[in-house]
Amino acid sequence: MTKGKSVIEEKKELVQLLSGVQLFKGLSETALEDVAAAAQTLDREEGASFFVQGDAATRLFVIADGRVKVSQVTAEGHQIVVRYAGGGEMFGCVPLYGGEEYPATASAIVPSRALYWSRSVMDRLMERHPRIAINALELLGEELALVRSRYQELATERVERRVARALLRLVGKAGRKVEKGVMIRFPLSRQDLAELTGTTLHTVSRILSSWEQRGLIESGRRRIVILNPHGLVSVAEDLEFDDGD
Amino acid sequence: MTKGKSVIEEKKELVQLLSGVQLFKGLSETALEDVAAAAQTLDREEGASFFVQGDAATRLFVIADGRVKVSQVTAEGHQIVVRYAGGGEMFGCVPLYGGEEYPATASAIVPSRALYWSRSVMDRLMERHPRIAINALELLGEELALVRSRYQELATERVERRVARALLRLVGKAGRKVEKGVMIRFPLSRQDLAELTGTTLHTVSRILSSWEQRGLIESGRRRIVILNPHGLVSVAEDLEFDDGD
DNA sequence: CTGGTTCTTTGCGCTGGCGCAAATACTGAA
DNA sequence: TTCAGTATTTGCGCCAGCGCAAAGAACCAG
Repeated sequence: MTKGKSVIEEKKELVQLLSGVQLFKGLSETALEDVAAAAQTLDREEGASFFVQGDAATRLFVIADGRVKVSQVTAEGHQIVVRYAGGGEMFGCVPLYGGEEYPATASAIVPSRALYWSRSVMDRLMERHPRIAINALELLGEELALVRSRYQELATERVERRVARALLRLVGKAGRKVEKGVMIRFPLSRQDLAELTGTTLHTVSRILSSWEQRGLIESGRRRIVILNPHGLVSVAEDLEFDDGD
Repeated sequence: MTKGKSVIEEKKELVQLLSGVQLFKGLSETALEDVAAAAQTLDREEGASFFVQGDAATRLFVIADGRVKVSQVTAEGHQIVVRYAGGGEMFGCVPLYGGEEYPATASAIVPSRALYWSRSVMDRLMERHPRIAINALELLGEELALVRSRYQELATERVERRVARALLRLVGKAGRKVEKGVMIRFPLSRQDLAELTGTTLHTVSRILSSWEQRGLIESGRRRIVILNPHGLVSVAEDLEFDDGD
């Protein structure tokens, strides 16, 4: 791939990419080159996984391109989606702290490419560039705050609001403006949304149908377009229904 | 307090205490002394708080004595308990990563004493002893895993199992053996348990009553004794009910 | 175009657990 | 001991959302 480009050009591009990654923010050019030199890449087709729950946690990944779903299955076989991650985000961060195994499965939901560093390499990099460790701490902190707020939602809020919030979050991270509204840029089934919000696909389907009737969204097979974000926010915030504009 | 002891003896004791704290594990004697020298203490009566949700996040705490409840309230006023922490555990760890405000309230549920370090002091300590940063990363990772598993429970399991698990976790962290079984070493109301497991005090009360009838526990006002831990595990694991021994 | 696969929709019945409300039971202070 | 305040228990009605089931609809491969 990137046929015709010199190795040097490729490295430049990689550094460019890494400079936009949270985990490496604030690093000097040379530090980034150091990180880039140690990076390896892995491509996955839609549906294929970068690692599965229970694998030895040996690598830390950063998404170069595409989108990844991180999910867990319980002992009883229930599945839940931990998060969706897109370009520049890291996943499989277990090696950053002591974990032995990945507690979740990471799979590509569109053809994706990820950069990765083995645990030992990452340890060495963090040692050489402590800033990475500090960034990692910060990212983990943010993640913790996010999970806590999702927990709080799950504990105290009705399904409809949870779905609305999840959708709004996804729009924020992966929304693309189209003529009629904003669409989620990756295939997302009712089942996915249910696993993300702790409910069933039936309930999600009913909710989306009702929103569609109210003109809030338009949806098809694994495809959702938000027509009236304002209205969806009303649902998420539990204001009385109001067409907005 | 510790009247009659010399300053040196007090420092010794403090170092002793800190050596058992996860955040400072693996530090040399001199490093611990460094940490101890920078520590300050704060005492709180039952019910009083170390900080409240929304306060500027300026301090990192470690419990020297007593027990602390960390809880959040939602915009709608629902309360949830994030965790209970006991001796040697840290709380208010927001300053470790970039957070501006505490996202939760930490209050003493029994008379408690905490050590604390201001954010700037902690930054300096981490700089001088990088091991602290690594430990912090590890602890945050564990916390993240714990919250995720609680999230998973909430998303996929029935109330009774969640309550059973919460109780077993508390026993592990704060169980004291008494003649009839194991008791939770701090006052815990039905309401508390409900907020910890994402349900209502009514439901918790009904569940505890049924367990009491089955001889699994014995409980009173803010007091719970597990008579048959094995049986409680069966409930948590959803095995068919079985008296065990 | 066809047949198979995967997603989605919808009806229907049921129930776990919430919410309200009222009756007790504890506990600590005076 | 009594009283006030706080915790707990329990009955009752209700409904959000689950689970099942079956019928569409969209997509893909050949």
